[in-house]
Amino acid sequence: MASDPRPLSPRARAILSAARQILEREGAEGLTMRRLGEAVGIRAPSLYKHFPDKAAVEIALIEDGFTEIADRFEAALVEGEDSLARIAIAYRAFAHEHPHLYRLMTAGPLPRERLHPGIEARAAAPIVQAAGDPVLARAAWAFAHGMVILELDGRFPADADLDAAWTAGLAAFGAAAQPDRGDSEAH
Amino acid sequence: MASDPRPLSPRARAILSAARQILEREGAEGLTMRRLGEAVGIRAPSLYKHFPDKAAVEIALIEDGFTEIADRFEAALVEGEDSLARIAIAYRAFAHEHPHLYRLMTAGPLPRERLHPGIEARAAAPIVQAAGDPVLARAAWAFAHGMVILELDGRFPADADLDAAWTAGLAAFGAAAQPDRGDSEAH
DNA sequence: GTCTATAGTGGGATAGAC
DNA sequence: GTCTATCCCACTATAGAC
Repeated sequence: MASDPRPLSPRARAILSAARQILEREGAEGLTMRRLGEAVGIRAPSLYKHFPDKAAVEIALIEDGFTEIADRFEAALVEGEDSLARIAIAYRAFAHEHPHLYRLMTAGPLPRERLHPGIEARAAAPIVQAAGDPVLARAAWAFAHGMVILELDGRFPADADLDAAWTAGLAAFGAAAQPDRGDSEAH
Repeated sequence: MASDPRPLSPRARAILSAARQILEREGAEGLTMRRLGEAVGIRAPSLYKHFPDKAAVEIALIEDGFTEIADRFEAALVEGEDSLARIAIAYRAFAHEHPHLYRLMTAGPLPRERLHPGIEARAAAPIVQAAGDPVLARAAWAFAHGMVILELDGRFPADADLDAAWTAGLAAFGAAAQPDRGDSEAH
């Protein structure tokens, strides 16, 4: 069920691993080709033997992120268990555990033409299934993303009860959700 | 009711006006001190006679944006007229009319220590009043921001019916909202 | 309040030797 | 696959003359 690891040389994997560490620790601005080379023990120009450009490194990180979050969503999808709320909890947890990766995954346009096909769709599918309707799924996603990004950016008042805001939003969407039973064909 | 214009020299106002044009046309990355000087007809270093640093220019733009959106929110707040939906429509319209300004206003942490006091609160107040509850207001804001930013970034599928997603979300929140009648003291 | 000159920093990426 | 050397770019900001 988990997607197959992309065919990368061991060296490329090591570079990605170092890139992930830099990203998680310092954020996207900290991830430069010079810093990355230093972390992996080679000079920056040598990185270009393994990745065509910096965007390729970032895209690989994004793809790993989508795969990881899709795994969590699929685990949260339990028959008759208010899956939408369970997915929202998983969503929030992922974002808080990997804030800089989450930002990289969601900030600005997705370079879809360079992503492997299906990776994005796999992460989206459980949300649609839990909501029972693509339209409601989009609204719920917007709510979750808005909450997460405003939380991460410190936009809410310092004394705001964010658990309560999540609960209020999930109650509103949960009342509208009619989860797909899985016994009908997707269209 | 509209807040008083900050006391700025005419030159500073002209610089801000040029900065706003550059921002709206090219986005935040396009707004550099060189470009700004060029647009206003002076060299970049001369700008520092009018603003202490680049952040001061951006902050002034952000404050103008908050004032403008607060004006719209206050106009949307009509007794017994589903104000929450009216505010959401105003919110979405502002963001679509000024996408780069909206991004500047909402991307990353707010430099609150450099904002004039009350500017942010004035924009937030109508949302709280329309929702009737700060907790629900925060959830509704997160939904609106999430919708807007995902829309602006082209994150939804190309064929997604976003009007429908807005309607679905607003219906969910509208059902929960109990607008403040204004006849009780704020606490 | 404007200018010129420039410091200081950092970035992505390429060429060509080994 | 790694290196050195380097290009070229762009930015914010300051110093000091006028």
